[in-house]
Amino acid sequence: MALRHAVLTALLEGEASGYQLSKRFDVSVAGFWSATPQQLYRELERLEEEGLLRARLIEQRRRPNKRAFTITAAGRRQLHEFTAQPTRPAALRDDLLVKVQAVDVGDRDAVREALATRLEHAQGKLALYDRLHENMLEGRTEDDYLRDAERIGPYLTLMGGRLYEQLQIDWCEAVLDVLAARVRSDAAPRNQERGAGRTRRP
Amino acid sequence: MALRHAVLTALLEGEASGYQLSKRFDVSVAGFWSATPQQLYRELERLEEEGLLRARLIEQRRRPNKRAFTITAAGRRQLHEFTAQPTRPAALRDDLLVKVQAVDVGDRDAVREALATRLEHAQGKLALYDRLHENMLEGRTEDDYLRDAERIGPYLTLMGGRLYEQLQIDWCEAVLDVLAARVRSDAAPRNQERGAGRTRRP
DNA sequence: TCCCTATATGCAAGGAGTTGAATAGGTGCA
DNA sequence: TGCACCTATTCAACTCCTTGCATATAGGGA
Repeated sequence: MALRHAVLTALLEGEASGYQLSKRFDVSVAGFWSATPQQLYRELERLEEEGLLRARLIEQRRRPNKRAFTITAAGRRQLHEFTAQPTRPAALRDDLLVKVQAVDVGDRDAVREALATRLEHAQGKLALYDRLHENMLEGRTEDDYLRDAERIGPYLTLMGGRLYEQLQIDWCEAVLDVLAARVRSDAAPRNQERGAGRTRRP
Repeated sequence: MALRHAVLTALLEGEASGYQLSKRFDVSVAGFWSATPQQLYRELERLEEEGLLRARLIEQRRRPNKRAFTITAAGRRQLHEFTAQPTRPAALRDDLLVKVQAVDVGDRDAVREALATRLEHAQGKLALYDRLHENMLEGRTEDDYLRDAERIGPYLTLMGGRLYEQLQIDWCEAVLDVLAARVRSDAAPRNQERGAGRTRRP
């Protein structure tokens, strides 16, 4: 797992400071990588030392000065080599699914609340990705964009991130329905044959 | 991020040795957590020392002896407490999406091959999850199962894992189509208005 | 004045995960 | 017989990640 490649890739979008890069990781990279600011700053230093990035100091008024990083030709070459190396499986670790797996012995109300929170969060991310989508297209059709754009990588990963958030929404809603139906059937055992009929399927 | 909770949860399915637990992590837990055998053995020892698991030695013929672990009441209590704690965001890190984000400067053929490999793998996982699904239902309808089963957590997470693999398939297919169309339009610039029409959307 | 937020960055300690390597008992096949 | 594979487990070194804390400049509000 190489944070360095995610950083190099994020810098393909253009020059950025450590702080700006951190913001990019909250947005365009969030769908497939995550890193703390501490990690990013350290990686930027390393990559600069290795000549894969170039730094320049920008003096600012009203804001602290900043150092902005640009990917070098050597950095691009390393990205090219990276794309030809064997690909690792995705690493996914999600507490929420552990909780759902354990829901039968856990605090069901708390799990439902966690699902509702995740649902809300996913809806926010989906809305953000839709805005990014529109910004990328700038009024063009997807077909036009994919045919004409110089770079399509960010568009393709945005679509992947979008699908992932939509999946989260669908699954959370379905699981909430199931758990609600179980609450009802637990509370009123005689009505077991009602309540399940309107449950969205996970 | 707590591997310990994933282990405790996996042991809700019943007693297991380290090796069997590792197999469970390849199957029923794979959709939302991953861990190496080394990690698992170490965690089992720790959890046993803390009284959250109980171990017994099983002597076998023709196979090495094994130690089998069972979750204790204290372990169940800890799971219950865990379900009531704040939930962390999912941690996802996926080299393939880094590669796709960098595809414009990378080795496009290698990226396509990586996508095809991931697609194949996702299809295999989906087939596995479908078999697990059928085994769980044992001929019952989903509604019957969700209403009557004592434990539904594993079913709900299996459905989440299934959705995730389906998403991977859809996205890989779409991206492969887009990249193939770009290859064609790169090789024959005059045919740009053909080729894009049959592209699956990411 | 203090707190909060934003931009901008850094240090340190500890834990979790990855990688490489290894051991043992057993079966099946060329 | 040696190799490959399966079951079953362990040690060690290193890297990456998480958490806690901190600094500086600036603006706004109670």
